[in-house]
This record gives sequence, C-alpha cells and structure tokens, in this order.
Amino acid sequence: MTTLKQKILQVSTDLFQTRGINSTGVDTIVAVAGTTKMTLYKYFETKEELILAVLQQSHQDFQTWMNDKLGVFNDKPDEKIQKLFDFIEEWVTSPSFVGVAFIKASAEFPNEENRIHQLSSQQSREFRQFISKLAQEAQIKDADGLAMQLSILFEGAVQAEQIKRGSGAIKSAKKAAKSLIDLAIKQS
Amino acid sequence: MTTLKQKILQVSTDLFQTRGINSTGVDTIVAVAGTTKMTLYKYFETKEELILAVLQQSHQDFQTWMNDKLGVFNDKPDEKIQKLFDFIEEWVTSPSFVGVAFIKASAEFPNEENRIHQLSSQQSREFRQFISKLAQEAQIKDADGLAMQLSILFEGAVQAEQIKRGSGAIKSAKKAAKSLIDLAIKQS
DNA sequence: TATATACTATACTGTATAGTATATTTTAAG
DNA sequence: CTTAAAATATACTATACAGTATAGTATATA
Repeated sequence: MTTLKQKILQVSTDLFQTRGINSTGVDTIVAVAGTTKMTLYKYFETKEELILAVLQQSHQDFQTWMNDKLGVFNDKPDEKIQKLFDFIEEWVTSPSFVGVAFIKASAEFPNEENRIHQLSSQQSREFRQFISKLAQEAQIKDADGLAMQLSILFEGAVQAEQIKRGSGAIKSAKKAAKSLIDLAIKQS
Repeated sequence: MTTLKQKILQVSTDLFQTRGINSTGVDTIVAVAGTTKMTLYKYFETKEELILAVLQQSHQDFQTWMNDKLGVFNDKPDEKIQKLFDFIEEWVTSPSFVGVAFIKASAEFPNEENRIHQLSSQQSREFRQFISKLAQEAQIKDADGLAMQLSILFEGAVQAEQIKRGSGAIKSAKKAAKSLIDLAIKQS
C-alpha cells in the first residue's frame, strides 16, 4: 500500500530533480500527487522539512540498494571496492535514475549555515566514509586517500551526467576508478 | 574605470554563487550594486539574459586566466597537461574563488530545453575539449578518453569543495590526475 | 545655453509563492 | 449506525518576485 505521505515524497523527489527544488512549488507537488496542501502540511511542517525528508529518503534508498548489491561479496572483502563502480554504473544508467539529491541540493542551498546544505554535506561525507571502509577491508593502506579520489569521481560523473545525459561520463569514471584502485593496491 | 554594467555583472556573479541563482532577486542585486532596477534592465533585457551574461563572463575569465598560466609552456607542449591541475588548484584555492558558474547553473536549471542549462552544458563541453587539445599536443593516444576522466575529476573536486570548503578535494583530485596522466602517457 | 545621455527615485502591476482557516466529505472501526 | 480520523475543497493572507511607468536629476558635450 502506498500512503499519501510516501506518494508526496516520491513526487517531490521526482519534481525536485527534474525541475529544481526552488523552482518547484508546493502547489505543483500536491497537484501532481493528486492531493491538497492541507494533507501535505499535515505530514510535513514546512517545505524545508519536506526537502530534508526527500534527501534522507533518497540517500537511504541508495545506501540500501548498494549494500544489497555488495552483500554478495561478503566473504571476499577485497572484491567489494572493485565492483563498486560497476554497481554505480548500473544505478546511474537505470531508467528510474533522476540524479543524486545531495549534489543538487548543495548547489541550490550554498550557504553553509543552511540545514539543507548541512544535510547534503553530511551525506556526501557518509558516502566517502562508506568507500573508505570498503578500502580498509580490502587492505588498502591509504584508504581515506583512495576514498576521497573515488568519491570525487562519483560526484564528477554524476554532475557530468546531469549536465548532459548519455555523455558516457560514468563509463569513463569507472575506468579511472579501476586504474586508481589498482594503483592503490600496488602501494599497499 | 568600472562601468555600472560591469558592477552589476560582478555583484550578480557573487550573489548567485553565495546565495543561489533562483534565490537571488533583482532587487537584491541592484541594492548591493548600488543602483536601480531601471539601470539593470537597461543593460540586460531580462533576468535570464543577466544569468547568461554572468555565465559567459565567468567562463571567459577562467579560460583567459588559464591560457595565460599555460602560455609559459608554449615551447614544451607535453608539460601543459602535467601542470593543468596545479593551476586549477591555484585557482580554486584563491580567496576570490566562489565556485564554477556552469556547475551550479546546470543544477538550478536541470531542464535540457532551458537556455541556461544549454549554455552550461556547452561550457562544460568546451572545457573538456580544451583538455583534449592539451592531451593531443602531449602526444597522448586516447586524448578524448583522458580529457573526459580529467574533466570528471575537475567537476567532482569543485562540487566537493562547494559542498564543504577546505575538504582537500582539490589536492586529492590533483594527485589522481597525475596518476591518470602518467598511465595514459605509458599507453601512448 | 541647449540637448542628449546616463542614472536615480519611487510607485505600480500582475503573478507566484508558502502557509492558514474553515467547512465539508470520505473512510474505517466500534 | 455512530463516531472519530483522514482527506478534500476552496478561499484566504502575506510576502516576494520580475518587470514597467513616470517623473526627475546629473553630467558632459556641442
């Protein structure tokens, strides 16, 4: 069963990504979701809270999906980081992909004091730490260094893909990632 | 002498980067620039034209700056691509750096039919072609492939830096770039 | 001095926005 | 059948925004 709250979240996620966050009014959201503002404001105190909820949901969805995919290699920890960008490619090229929420949000809310910016920043950091953990498990010496490089490739490729769909950026990033991982392994 | 038009452009560039484009009204711009809306609309037909002008100006400023820096190595074309990320680092860490205009603009205007998005996309492509030319001059075989990888590193590092100032992303991207360039040279 | 140009001051129009108030209808459970 | 909760319908407030209209001032040049 899809509750109205979930429907509002899903529609918001979609509209924020395809039209921009500030450019999407709550009137548009409720119209597309087939409900009214009264209902929206019952579940979300303000538009800011709705945006934060969309960010949380998107990030959690991705993390859950990725953990499932990598779970297959639980007994061979060194393969996880090798496969990471294969799954990123799969995820980015899937038809339902509409972009990475925290990348867009941080651009629309550049002020570091803003709660939305802060959450974006935190999610970016969390994903980098996630990569670093994979690198550690693969016995890589400078795990943090490699994680930073790979997260830059990730954010850059997604950015390039958002600026021009089908640019081939993901494939290129995957190749670069493999090179950098190989190099890091050699130095460990 | 700074003309009012230049002043408006400069103030807009700054406000767009620090507060976001859609979140910055023309009233704020003229207030900060110390002029009136009548004057702004004398030089720029619409806000959209102003945004486009800001993008053009920012891109040209960067290209000019970079060409000057690389001009020193005009007689050793293979050194240019090696030094590229050193200058990118210098540029990004300079106090006047406020971000890369086309990266933010493409996030705030995600629709591919939008003129602002189209210009952003074009500028991203132009910068990639610029890198590709450097790679060709350095006798690198897969120049386009390397250029794509390096432009992803560039956009990713800038993105990471916008999400968290002083994250060290540029240093990390520079290191990754050197590795990828070395690898591409070996394969040429 | 005359005249054009650049700029200012300010009030206005029309639209979009976030959020609220009030009353009504639907739905589900005792 | 009754009652409470969930959702709708609609009108409203208050503010912000892009862009315009009108009237006036400052400056430079011919």
